[in-house]
Amino acid sequence: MASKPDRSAPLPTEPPEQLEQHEPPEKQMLSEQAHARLRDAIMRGDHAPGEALKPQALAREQGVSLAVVREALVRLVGEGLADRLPNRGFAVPALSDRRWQEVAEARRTVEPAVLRMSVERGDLDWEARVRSAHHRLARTPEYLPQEGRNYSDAWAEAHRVFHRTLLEGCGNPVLLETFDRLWTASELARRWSAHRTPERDAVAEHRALEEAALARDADAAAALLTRHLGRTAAGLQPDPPTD
Amino acid sequence: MASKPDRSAPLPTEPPEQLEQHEPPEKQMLSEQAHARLRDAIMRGDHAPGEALKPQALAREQGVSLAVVREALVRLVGEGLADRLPNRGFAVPALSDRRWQEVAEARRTVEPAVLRMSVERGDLDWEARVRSAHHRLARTPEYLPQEGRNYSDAWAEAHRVFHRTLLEGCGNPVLLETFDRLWTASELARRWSAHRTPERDAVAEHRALEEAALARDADAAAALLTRHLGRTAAGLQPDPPTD
DNA sequence: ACGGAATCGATAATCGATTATTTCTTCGAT
DNA sequence: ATCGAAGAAATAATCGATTATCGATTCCGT
Repeated sequence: MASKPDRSAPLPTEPPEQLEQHEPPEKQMLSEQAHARLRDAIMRGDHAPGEALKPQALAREQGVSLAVVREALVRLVGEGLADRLPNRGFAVPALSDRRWQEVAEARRTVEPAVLRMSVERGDLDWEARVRSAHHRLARTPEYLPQEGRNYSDAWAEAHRVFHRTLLEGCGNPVLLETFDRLWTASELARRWSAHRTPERDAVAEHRALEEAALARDADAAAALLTRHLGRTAAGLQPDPPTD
Repeated sequence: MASKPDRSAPLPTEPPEQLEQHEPPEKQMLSEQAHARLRDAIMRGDHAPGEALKPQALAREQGVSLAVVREALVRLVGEGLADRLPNRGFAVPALSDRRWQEVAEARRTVEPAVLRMSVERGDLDWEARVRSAHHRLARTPEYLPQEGRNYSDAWAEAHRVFHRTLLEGCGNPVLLETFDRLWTASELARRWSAHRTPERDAVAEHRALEEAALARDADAAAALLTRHLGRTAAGLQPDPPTD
């Protein structure tokens, strides 16, 4: 066969990145790339909830074989980013408002406790990273001027990094993994939920969180985070006792 | 093919078994069965930590193709029951004592908070299930007479069900999923850790947990669970500053 | 016409084989 | 004899094709 496995890259919209001389980080497996791309597409909302994720179509789009896409989909299912219906394939999870509430509650249950640990244990390097992450978050525009309808990808990422960095002082990878999982579920649910943002001052809340954390006030930080998460979820609750 | 799906005698090769409603257990996909079998094998300790899980060997053993075993392995990786080394295959996770501590700490961080919610919210059905689970746990022999070296499978399962049932009153599937994940990691780590059980009265601790939960004493239950989990982890701590 | 069985097309699941990478072995130069 | 490079064997990753299953459509008996 051709010694160059160069398949015509179907990505003409990729010029913003500098071309590297050689690609040591490109040693990734195809299934890894496919997984990352599918993950981003789902998180970005490219596919509607409940929409079928057909291996054949995806394989053709990405220029890879069925096995590769299938492995990516299996992984996505494990991460909660896809549903699997036995003998009926994969689909974008159709998340109910109920589910969104459950994820939000789980975050309120877990994250304040982890933040408390983090504030008590974090070292100087952690402090520096908290400052860095907050600075980046504060300086990133929340909404993209042209898009407007949703958060910008850059802000969403800065937001995630800030919240994660706050917790990273705990030094426990298992807890951070739990956070990652909950955050992913939360972001996916939020993207499709009919939530009206209740005119909140997220900027001030984040700044207060940063200050409490760096002041080593674990109780205050945990309380602030609890309220922060509560307000996020409150934007959805129309009729609590409807069940 | 030739089989007529009429109601008279669809399956002449079926021995005179008792009439089952239908056979949904056999409708499983091969990858599902392979996943379950591999999972059990790893949790049972059939493979040593760090041992390579070779798709070819496993496929031959189970009489299925590579794709099936591969899918099972990918899923296991997502559940933390296998490690993946890029281009070097899969392996049983080699868990350090450090990791075991991290999992134990994560449980101490998460589970008491969930138990508190559960005690506050659990309904009558939950109460009944707690009693049932505790009864089963209390009446199941912890060690198998002939085996002796480890917990019996029946006790391990009853133990898991008891702890899970305690938390199920919270009514939040996301939190229960988190528990499941932590429990699995905990059990796997415990199986291979050089832990000496520090002569504890687990039976009494479980009974106290049951009583506090059914008495709706959330604070007491959470405190008991924290100590319960702390004692489990304490059996390992020989040298904290060994790093 | 209506209800249900048989058929057809689409797609999920599985398989056998090919390609690429790593690891082990061996050979050669210092 | 040792270190290192070339080659061989093993196995991971990927592919193309086959089989099984689901859903919709068509066809037939009442």
